[in-house]
Formats: sequence, C-alpha cells, structure tokens
Amino acid sequence: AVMILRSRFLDARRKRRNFSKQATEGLNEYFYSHLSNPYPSEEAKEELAKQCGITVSQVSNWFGNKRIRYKKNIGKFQEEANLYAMKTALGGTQDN
Amino acid sequence: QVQRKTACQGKEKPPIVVYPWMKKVHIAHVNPNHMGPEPKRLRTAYTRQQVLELEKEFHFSRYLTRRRRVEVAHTLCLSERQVKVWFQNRRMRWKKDNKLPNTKGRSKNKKATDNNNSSSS
DNA sequence: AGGTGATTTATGGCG
DNA sequence: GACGCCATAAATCAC
Repeated sequence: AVMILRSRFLDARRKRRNFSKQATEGLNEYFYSHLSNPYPSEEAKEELAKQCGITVSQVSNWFGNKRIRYKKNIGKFQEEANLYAMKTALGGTQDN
Repeated sequence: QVQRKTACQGKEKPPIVVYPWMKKVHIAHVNPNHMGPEPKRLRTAYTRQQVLELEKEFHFSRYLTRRRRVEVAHTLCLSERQVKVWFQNRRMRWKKDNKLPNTKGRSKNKKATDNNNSSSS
C-alpha cells in the first residue's frame, strides 16, 4: 500500500514540463527528415538527446508519441510536415 | 506498397505520403458484429489490489516460477500471460530505475524505492 | 478543452 | 518451444 501511494506521488507525470522550443525543433527536424522511417538508432537517440538537452528515454518517449499521434491523424500534421520539409530542403539530408 | 494520395489542388507541395510504419499494426480482436465507428484496442487497467499483489510478489522475487505464476494469476483473476507480461514490464522498469541516476543532484541516494515494507494497512 | 510528456498494458521479434 | 529481453504500439494518465 505504501509503495502504491509512493508511486502515486512520485509519478513523473505530475511534474511534467514541456520541452524547450529548440528541443522540439530538433526532434521535429529529425522526425520529418526521416518520415519514411522515423526510428532513430540508439546512437542517433543519444545524439538527439545531447543536442536537445534531454535524456535518451525522453527522446524515445517523444518519438513514440509522435509516431502514434502522427499516424492517428496524418492530416493534422500536414502543415507542420510541409514546414519542416521546406526547412530540410535547404541543406538537405536523408530521405527523398 | 507506399501509397501516394494526390488529392490536392494544383500546387506541388510535398504530396501526402503514407509509409508502412503509419499503418495500424495492433488491431482489436473483437467479434465481427456491431461495426462501430472505432474498434479501439482495449487496454485493461489493473486494479489497485492486483497491482499491489503483483508488486509484493515482485519484491519477493523478480522472477516467477511456473507454479507461482499459476497461483498469482488465479488469485488475481488474470491470465498467466498477463502475469508473465506484467513481470517482464516490471523488470524493465526496475532496470530503468536502477541505472545510473545521473550526474547532477543525486549525491547520496539510498534507493528507498522498494525496500521498506510493512507498517500500515 | 486540448496538447504533451510519461506511464501502463500488450505485441512481436529475436536469442 | 516456452521464456526472457527489448523496442515498440496503443491507450490512458496527469498536468
């Protein structure tokens, strides 16, 4: 019982903070420039984590959420997708 | 395989592309009748009792013998599979919680996360 | 109310 | 060939 209540108050969901704009920017850049297969390798995750100032787990969470939410409603993300597609077109890497 | 949906007006924006990873993979397996709007997959939330007992069992041992698994499953009204899966997931969480806390803030941590039991209830 | 990061059930692949 | 590990899916929680 103690442990239940423990976890109930130590739950990370309770102290949620949004990521910085730069972090989200970096994650989205990777996501949309790898839209055909947005599954970063462990190394890529570490790289992103470092670059965005978050943990590798947070990077994994972000991609998990992003993938599910993207495919749940592709249309909703079109604007964002075009935005980042345009960005990466100016220094292109990956994908076709 | 990769489907392109060009349902757009005459601009050459990046067309809406649906890659394989965007397809549903874990579909709900309910009976074919009643074609509702969305057959969402069901994800049962275990009761407090169930989690409590599982947690207690885990504290005793991080692995379950076949025999023990049967008992636990039966007393908690869960399938053996669910118990097995719960333990696996719990092990993953344990590993995550138990790896290098990190480089800032945690000087001396006592890992009081799961020992002290008793007292109460 | 909706968005978002994190957690909880559940699947499948591989060893 | 059942079992554990792991990455991930999908639903849900909590803010």
